[in-house]
Amino acid sequence: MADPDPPLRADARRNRQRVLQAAREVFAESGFGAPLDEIAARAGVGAGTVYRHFATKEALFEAVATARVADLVASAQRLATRADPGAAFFDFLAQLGAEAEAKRDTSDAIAVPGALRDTMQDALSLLLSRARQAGAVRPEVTTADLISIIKGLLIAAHDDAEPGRPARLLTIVIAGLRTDRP
Amino acid sequence: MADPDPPLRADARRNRQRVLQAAREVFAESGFGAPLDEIAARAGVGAGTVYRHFATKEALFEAVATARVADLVASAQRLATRADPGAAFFDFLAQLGAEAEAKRDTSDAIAVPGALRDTMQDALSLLLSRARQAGAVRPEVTTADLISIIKGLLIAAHDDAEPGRPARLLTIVIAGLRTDRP
DNA sequence: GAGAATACGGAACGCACGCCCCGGTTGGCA
DNA sequence: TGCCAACCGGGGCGTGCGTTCCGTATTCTC
Repeated sequence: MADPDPPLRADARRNRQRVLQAAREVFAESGFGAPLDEIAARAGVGAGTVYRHFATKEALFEAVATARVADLVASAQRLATRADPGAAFFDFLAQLGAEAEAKRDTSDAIAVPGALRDTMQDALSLLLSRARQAGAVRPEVTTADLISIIKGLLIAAHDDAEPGRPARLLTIVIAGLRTDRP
Repeated sequence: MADPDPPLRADARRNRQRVLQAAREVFAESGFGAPLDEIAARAGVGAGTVYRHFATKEALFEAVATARVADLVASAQRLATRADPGAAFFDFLAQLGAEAEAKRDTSDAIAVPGALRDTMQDALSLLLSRARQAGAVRPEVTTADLISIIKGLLIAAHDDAEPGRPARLLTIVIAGLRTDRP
């Protein structure tokens, strides 16, 4: 069999990095809907070059999102070992909120289909079920509910640019998820 | 000056109603993003005919949304006279949730710019401030926050088709808006 | 019932975007 | 240094959509 992984030429390697960097920036600013030409332009490259390195726009986004989601998952798994499951769960939500405040594509990133999304769901599921067992979260909330809420929250947080809003919305959602204390 | 408002021909009047009805249905099913051709097809009419009656797709949506938003506003104003401001506020949210569960374009409808949106904001503002003064809602929530939350909620509720989710999400949001009871 | 005003329909246009192609260029190796 | 494969750029294609145009059909008026 032939060499399965011939090394890239120097300019190709360089352009690949430029495209990835530009994609990170543009997606973060404008979300997944940003035109691919803009990414190519910011990278100082033609659209064809982008497609040489990434088969599709979605594949490019995946490459960008993967690293970030992996970080989030790692953080979630670390938090899941904490002594206080309720605090761990809500801390993770806060972290997600902070990430979303800076980057417009977070809501798309956690929704990218694939193994990473499943891992993310598993991690969320674990945090949620531990918090639920500890009595910190109202019992009827499912993981799917949680993901919907998170997406809604991330979208709402970007509605307009008023500072402080993401934090307030997060407070409200956290309070809403908490067990009722009659 | 000439007659400023010549009466429509019979077929024109008929088609106008058909277009409006088709638009109501299609927008409710598929949201504002639905192609205009589909509305024309369902009305049994050419696309040109739609444009004879409504200058733009947005104008058509406005015509459809106006009636519904006006109903919501009227309901909000009626609720605002209730004895229990907290219940009035949360009842209105529930009504909005019910509307959104049936129609996919609710989140777009309440965002249509114009006098009606301002009226809607005023009505919401009144409900919210009365509920806040009664101590039923956490004090730091602004009207703009509320609108963002509603939009996020309406979008999230349609994320997938699982029944019961809209109601659960609404419960969570309502609980989150409620004053803390330490 | 005939003529004129009005309305109809759907083909055509413009635009934005994802994606592909190919003539020209560049980098690595002998 | 010279050659060739790898790579580049950006113009071009296909698609989906909002919008417009114009030849034809329908309605109103007398």
